[in-house]
Amino acid sequence: MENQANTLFSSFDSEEITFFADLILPIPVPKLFTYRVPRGMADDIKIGARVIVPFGKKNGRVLTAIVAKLHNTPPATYQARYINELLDEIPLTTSYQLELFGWISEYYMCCIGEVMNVALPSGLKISSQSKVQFNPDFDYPELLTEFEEVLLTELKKHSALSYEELERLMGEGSNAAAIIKSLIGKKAIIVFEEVREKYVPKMVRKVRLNRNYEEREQLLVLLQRLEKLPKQQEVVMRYLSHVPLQRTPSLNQKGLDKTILNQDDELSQSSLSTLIKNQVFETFEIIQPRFSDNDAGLPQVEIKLTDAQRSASSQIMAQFESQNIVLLHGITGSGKTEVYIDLIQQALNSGSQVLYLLPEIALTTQIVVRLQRVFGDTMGIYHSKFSDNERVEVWKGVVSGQYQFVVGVRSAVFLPFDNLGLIIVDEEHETSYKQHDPAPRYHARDVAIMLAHWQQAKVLLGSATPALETYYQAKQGRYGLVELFQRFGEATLPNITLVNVQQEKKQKTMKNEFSSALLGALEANMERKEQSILFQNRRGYSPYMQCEDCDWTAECPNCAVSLTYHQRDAELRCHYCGHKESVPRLCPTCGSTKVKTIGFGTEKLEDQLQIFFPQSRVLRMDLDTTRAKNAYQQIIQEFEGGQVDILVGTQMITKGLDFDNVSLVGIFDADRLIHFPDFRATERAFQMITQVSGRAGRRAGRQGTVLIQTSNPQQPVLQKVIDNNYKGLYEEELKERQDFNYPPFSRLIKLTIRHTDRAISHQAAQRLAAELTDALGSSRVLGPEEPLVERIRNQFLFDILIKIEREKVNIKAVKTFIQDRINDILTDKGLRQVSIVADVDCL
DNA sequence: AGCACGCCGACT
DNA sequence: GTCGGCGTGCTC
Repeated sequence: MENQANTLFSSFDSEEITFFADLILPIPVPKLFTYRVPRGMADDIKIGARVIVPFGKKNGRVLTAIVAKLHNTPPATYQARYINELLDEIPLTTSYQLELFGWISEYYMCCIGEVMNVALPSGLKISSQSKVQFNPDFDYPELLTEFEEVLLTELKKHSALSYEELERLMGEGSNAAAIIKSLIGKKAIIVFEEVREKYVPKMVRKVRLNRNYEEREQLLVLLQRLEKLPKQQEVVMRYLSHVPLQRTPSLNQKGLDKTILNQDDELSQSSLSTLIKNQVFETFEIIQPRFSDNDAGLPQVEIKLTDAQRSASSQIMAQFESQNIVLLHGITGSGKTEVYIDLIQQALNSGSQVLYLLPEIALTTQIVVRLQRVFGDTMGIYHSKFSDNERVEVWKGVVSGQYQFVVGVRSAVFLPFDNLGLIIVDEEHETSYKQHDPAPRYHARDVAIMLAHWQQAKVLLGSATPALETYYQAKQGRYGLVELFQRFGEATLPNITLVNVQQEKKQKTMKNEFSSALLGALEANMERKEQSILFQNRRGYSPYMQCEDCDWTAECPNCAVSLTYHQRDAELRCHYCGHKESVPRLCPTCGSTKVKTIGFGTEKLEDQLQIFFPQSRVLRMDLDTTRAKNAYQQIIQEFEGGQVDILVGTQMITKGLDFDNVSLVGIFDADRLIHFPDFRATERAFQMITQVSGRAGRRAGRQGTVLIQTSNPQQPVLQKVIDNNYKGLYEEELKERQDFNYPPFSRLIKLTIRHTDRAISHQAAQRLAAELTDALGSSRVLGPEEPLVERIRNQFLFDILIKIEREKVNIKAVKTFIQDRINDILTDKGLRQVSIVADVDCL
């Protein structure tokens, strides 16, 4: 009997299939969540579409999720909830992206929801707002306070109100939130979540002539009728001057921006309204793409390659026959961009999509304008300085096919491409391709390589100073290698000279931070009306403030670092947590007046330049001067304009900037770059110094000059910079890396353990390190070790570094093992409040 | 992540 | 005696 019933029911079920969807939710929980698909949604729901789901105990909390899987297996241990709403008929994410999300979460040891969170522009995640409504079933079983009555009366006047609206209606300080709370308790009101898309298309109001007047005779009649109304006639004439519908009548349907017609005076505005009222004109609204205007006026330019560039381009194409990844090693100023453009055009002509990745700072108008001249509005731009609405438009433009080509930063690897033919990673060695703080801690170059792999696209990595790892792959034959060792046009590489600061100090020829050699060169350069760039990789005025009489140094109360003195704002600042305090006039411990600044940053250099060269114009470019939205652009444009003599900056001036008139580069404190306590310090120093030097003498004319101030000119890396000897540096570094089993011979995973109590942090780190050493061996596990800055925001840090060789090890299994050990610790009673972060392929 | 539930200090 | 602190556990 029972059996029969079951069969009956299951056959019944199979006809009315119940659908379930496994969803990616934007939360840091390492799994998918299963929801029921409402019957009416079953036909339309697709993998990759966004849905809205209720989540958590509190009824009303909703999240935007992505459909990862559709099936009909009910979950065994719980009752699945229903999906609320389907947002996309056409999925906004491709199957490639879902595969990519999965790969990233596995490889970089994070949750898939965290990947979704950084991948989707927040405009594609819906926002929900709590709204309050009068409960129609409420029949006053309880007494209400006076305030509650007032609020209820307000609510009855409206269908629903938000907390903010109620607050406003009730008056300032009315404590509406508390009243709402008590009314909820009395069941007098209902709270619900109103969900809406954040993305709002930009609408433009347009006008066009009524259809009747599109014909010539009718139009003449109209104009005649308006003879006596000159103002109205003028408006019509103005419209006709913008829309020549005599020649092309179809133009009328596109209409004209309303603002163009009533630009100047109020009279024409009222005339226009009259004309609209009399149905001569009609108004309508259209969606205006946010990018459409930007490039309208740019003339299309054809790119001509030099022989060297043409040869590089065809070598790359030839290598793509047998390699999926090619490294273009081209010296600074060799004109790699033209080679890229040539390859991009070829890829686009073959009908596939192209992605061009650049580090944030290099993605200025300089490069964008150049590309727009060639590709016009088929090119999308994906930049973190763009608004969310703009990013959603690029996203949708990629889905719709409007943008076959996108130039963008790190996060552009998450765009919904489905037919990539070519990915270019420019300035491939740039560390800003690695995301540091929120998970996923991904490297855009490596993600790009995976993305290309799935879509059978080719990858071109470009750099004047390739990452050691990349060059190694090329040397091993796993990547192709093409070299471009000739500067563009007549230009030659700059002449690099070392300036011995120790010696000048002895001879007393230093003026503050400036050697006489550098001052002389700056002066001569200004006389020639040529521009100079000065590089010091430290912002602020000085990194220390110290008392000469006692040992007191200004320190951050929350972090284990000294405070940096910022003269412009007359304050001491912590560069780790943002703590600020005023500058003490007297030493806080001994009361001495001899409180001095020690060391120098960009601000101090800027200051001293004004003293040495009062006539000169100096600009500073660092984090502090580029906070504002368009600050980069402004500084770069101003410097390009030529009214500025000297640009002082931190590493952000090293990245791909291209100025015609710069012939001198000065580098301060090269020693600090070289002696940074990190196994990559030499490589970094070489890259940084070579890159800044490359800003000099980029156009034919005079050879550029680079002066490097150092206390020890004997350091081998400096000689290699002078000789532009990348290969020498590579050989030497590689030996070191092999001896100590660092990348490219191993993969690194850094675990950072954090807690407000140093003892607990240390205990957790030690236990974790011990367990890992046990399983992996002591040669693979380093630490725990206190990092250089051992306390940040009052959290005590410990690092464990894991080195796993590249060959013959199941790295996936190792990661799983590490994650399991981390989870063990996080479930331990005494240690569970520690935070442990894994950084795979840490830099 | 957010949110609720739950057990211990300073307050009407 | 309560309001609220944040430790703990869960979310389909």
